[in-house]
Amino acid sequence: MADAKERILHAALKEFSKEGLGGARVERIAKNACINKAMIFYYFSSKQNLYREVLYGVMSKIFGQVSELISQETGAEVFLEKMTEIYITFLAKNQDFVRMIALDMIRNPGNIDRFFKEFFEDRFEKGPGLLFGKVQEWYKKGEILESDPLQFIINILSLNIFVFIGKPIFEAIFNVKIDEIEGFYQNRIKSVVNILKKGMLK
Amino acid sequence: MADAKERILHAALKEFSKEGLGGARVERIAKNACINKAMIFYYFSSKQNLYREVLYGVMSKIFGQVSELISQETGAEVFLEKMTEIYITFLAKNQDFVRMIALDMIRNPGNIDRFFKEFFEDRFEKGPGLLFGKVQEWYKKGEILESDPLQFIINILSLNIFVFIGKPIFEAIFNVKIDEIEGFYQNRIKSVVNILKKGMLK
Amino acid sequence: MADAKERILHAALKEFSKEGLGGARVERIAKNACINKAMIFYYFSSKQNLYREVLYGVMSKIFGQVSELISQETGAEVFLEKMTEIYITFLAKNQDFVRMIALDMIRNPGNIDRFFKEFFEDRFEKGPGLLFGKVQEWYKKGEILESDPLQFIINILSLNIFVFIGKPIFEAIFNVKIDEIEGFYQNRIKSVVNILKKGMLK
Amino acid sequence: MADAKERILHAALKEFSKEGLGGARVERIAKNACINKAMIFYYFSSKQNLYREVLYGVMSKIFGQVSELISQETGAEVFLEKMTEIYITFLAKNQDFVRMIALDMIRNPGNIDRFFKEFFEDRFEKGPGLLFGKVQEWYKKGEILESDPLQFIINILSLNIFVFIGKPIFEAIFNVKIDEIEGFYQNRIKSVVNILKKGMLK
DNA sequence: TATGAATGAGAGTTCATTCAT
DNA sequence: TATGAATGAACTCTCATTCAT
Repeated sequence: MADAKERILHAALKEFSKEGLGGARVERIAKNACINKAMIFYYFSSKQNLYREVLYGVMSKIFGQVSELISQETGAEVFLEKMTEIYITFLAKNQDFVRMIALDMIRNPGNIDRFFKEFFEDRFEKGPGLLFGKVQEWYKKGEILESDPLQFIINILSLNIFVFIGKPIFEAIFNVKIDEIEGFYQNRIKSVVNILKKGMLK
Repeated sequence: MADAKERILHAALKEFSKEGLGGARVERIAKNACINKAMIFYYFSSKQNLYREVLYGVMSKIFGQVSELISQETGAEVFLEKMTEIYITFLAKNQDFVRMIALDMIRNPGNIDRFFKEFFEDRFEKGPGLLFGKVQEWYKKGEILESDPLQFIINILSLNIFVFIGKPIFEAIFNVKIDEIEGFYQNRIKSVVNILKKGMLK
Repeated sequence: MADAKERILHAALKEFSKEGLGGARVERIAKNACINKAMIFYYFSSKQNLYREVLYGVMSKIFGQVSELISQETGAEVFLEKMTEIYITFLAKNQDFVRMIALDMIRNPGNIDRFFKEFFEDRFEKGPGLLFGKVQEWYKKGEILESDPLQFIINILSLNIFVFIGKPIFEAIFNVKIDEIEGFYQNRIKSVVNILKKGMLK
Repeated sequence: MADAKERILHAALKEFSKEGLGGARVERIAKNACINKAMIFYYFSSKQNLYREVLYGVMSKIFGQVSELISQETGAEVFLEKMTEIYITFLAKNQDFVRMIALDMIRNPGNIDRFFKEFFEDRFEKGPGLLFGKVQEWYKKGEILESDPLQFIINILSLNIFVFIGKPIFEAIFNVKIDEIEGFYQNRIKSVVNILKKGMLK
């Protein structure tokens, strides 16, 4: 069994990613972490702060992924392929991450921005800035059709992420359990790569 | 000024779509509706129930839109165009709806299914079922590339909906305020229609 | 259908005699009286006051009975017989009265005294005082064994009244429904008269 | 000073036996128990439940008394003597018990029955059943006059219990404070034993 | 580190009462 | 008289947080 702090963080992620900050209960987190409630305050001093630590951990892991990818020198096609493959695979295994961030975006839209500023600090051009530049370059080179980098990125992220949030809708419409469909996420990757390439590359 | 019940529903949507059921405060709803807190219980008997009524109202409006569209006899191309146009326009004006449902899907994934069963009752084949059939038909006729109706629908909905949820991410990356960008949603519609047609039609 | 005020009093007795002043709900009284809640305040100005009116009505009816009996010139034996007959018959038909007063005695032991003072005013010697005197007289004449008028009265009232309060105990012990036992209260009268005469007369 | 849980139970008995469930105030109980209001919920989870625990405690103590007495092999005479002595002495010291049960019988007549079923479980014949049998036996043996065990028991309990409920009436009639009368309950025992023996034994 | 008990600030809910019509 | 809507105070209950050990 992992050490106490680790167990708390794990239980907290489960709780926050389902209930949000307001709906989460310290008591429940403690119980699921098999620990006395007071220990949570001993380690993290407040619920707020525990939330922050969980959130930042999740964001670091999620945005760290892209960060790395962006820094590689690749063409648009390879980027789309890799991006989709990496993301969907990663998020499928960490669906709590998506929910945690989705909830936080709704409750506190400014958090992401704040996180970006802290996370990339003065090396903004190594993250978002770099991406922005690349997309423009690809367009100039004639690799991609979409002239607007903003729409370009929205398209990619939408196709990569929304499936994890909208699952209940799809499951209701098609009367299936998505995570029980054999090879679903492999198919998802194919479908997304396909539409992205056909739809956005020249 | 609208009557009290209406004002409550309006304020409640604002509150729930930002805070979720657990985080919402009855007091705040009352204040924003300019009524006495007790009136909320007079009309809706509990916070839970108020939530339910708001949620079902929102779902009816959102899913009612498609419901109508699906029942029209159109080819795949027109469907993609209309669907995108209608949805993005509608959701841009009712962004609280998206947030409300997104929050609810995370907290209570079973709700959507329950709603569908109540909403479409025994006329399931006029809603989801009909859609499912149409997609298959389009594929058989060779109108579309994507053979899997599930992926087909996920692609459409992702591109239509996620922009409203992921806004903070895009705003952080590009350092813009999306709702202040002149003609943004018109561009979004164009971009989505474009990628959908190029990426999924034959 | 009786007029509104009457209906309210009737419904209030039912409510108060089951729930007491604190537990009674104005709303419920109104509903059972088939009347708008506000009318109760129109007629009785407050819940407290309605309670008072009901209580005093009940007490007048109950204590009025004895009052009359006492003023008759009878020996001890006839007194015991009449008293028991009158009381048990009357209370069996008005069991709410007993409950109402029992609840009130527990909640507010001083009420009875206050009522007595108002009810008998300066003619105390026509009520309690008279009774007291008679018992002493009977004892002097050698009609009764019990020398203490207090115990004498407690015995009588206990045997006449408690059956209506303790019903649930008896029903649980004997697994019966007392009010459904054919001729129960007639038997009760016989049993009480018997024990009183054998036990307290010379 | 007793521990918190004990103090709560004690204060709760005081409160409930005066106000009933509906009229009782958690705040008052807390204050009288010298603890924080929240502790009541910490230990008992709800006012309802606290009430239940108090009630069942009281019932156990009250009915436990008889339970023991009944199981002893005695004739009718000794039974009447012991019963009266034990009960009046016990109840005089625990007048809250009587009030608590009296209030509950009025509010919720079914509780006693439920309690009996739980308390005596499958050993019903060791409690009520046993008593019933004994009374019948005494009658057959010619020890008692009253042929109906139901009336027999009602007579005993009425004379033993009602004095504690009807106190305000007696105090009003005789203008005394019963608990301040020197030796009152000893006299009461004598009076009751006397009337029971003369009135019901052969 | 770890725990059970304790606290205080509110949260949702109820309810007697009043108001406008 | 009669009604539905409105109000404010009070009530039960919850929860993050702290304390004593």
